[in-house]
Amino acid sequence: MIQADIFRALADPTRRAVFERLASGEMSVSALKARFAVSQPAISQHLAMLKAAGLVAERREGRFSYYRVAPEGLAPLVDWVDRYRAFWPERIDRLKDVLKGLEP
Amino acid sequence: MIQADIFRALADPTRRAVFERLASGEMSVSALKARFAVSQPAISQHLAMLKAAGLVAERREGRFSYYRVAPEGLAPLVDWVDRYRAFWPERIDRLKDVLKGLEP
DNA sequence: AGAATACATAAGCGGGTACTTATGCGATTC
DNA sequence: GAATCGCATAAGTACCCGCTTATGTATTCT
Repeated sequence: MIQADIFRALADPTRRAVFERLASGEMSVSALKARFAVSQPAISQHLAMLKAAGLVAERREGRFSYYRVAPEGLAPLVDWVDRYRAFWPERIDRLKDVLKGLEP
Repeated sequence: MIQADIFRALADPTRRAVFERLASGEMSVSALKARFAVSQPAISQHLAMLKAAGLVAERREGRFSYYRVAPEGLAPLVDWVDRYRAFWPERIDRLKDVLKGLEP
């Protein structure tokens, strides 16, 4: 919910990968677990942290828990990034082009 | 230099604050130290990590070391954020308006 | 009702992290 | 040249983090 929580939640590679995986669509915990080389509790813990940061939302259905990305949760991060993009737009965008292999 | 390093470098509140402080202009280590309630080695360690992540650059002048933001270092983060902004532009931007107290 | 499933929580462990004080090293000042 | 300054690095410490196994709690199946 706070900016600091968002940065910390996305700092861990596995947790960030979980978030990115959910970006492709809603998924149950067990379905997520099948995609990663960690235990089910580890997945649940990552999801709890992402949820606390406002980055994902949960939907219960019987004994299943379906998680999905909460796009609004990224707004504080988008906002933070935009502050610096506004400062140095040309330099950042130019490097982005380079990273994408584009020639000016 | 790698995306993971950037997220981790910005995850710590103090280190992120150091980066944000440098965004207002180049500054020596001692000048930075005066702004934070931590020791000089702590500042140097944060700067070393930000530098390793490509987020700041250093300029030596005599016994002074001046640090400044390296805007291109933010490109991978900007790129990551843009991927999700492209997914859900309206939802993110709408919340950003709400956060800024704007009415549609 | 009992077994099995889906998930969360508890407890514990090893490694990492952010800080401190102590020390080293080059540059400046006296 | 000796002392001082600006900064980096070393070493140590307390805490945090991500992971594991073990256990608990609903829900579903037979």
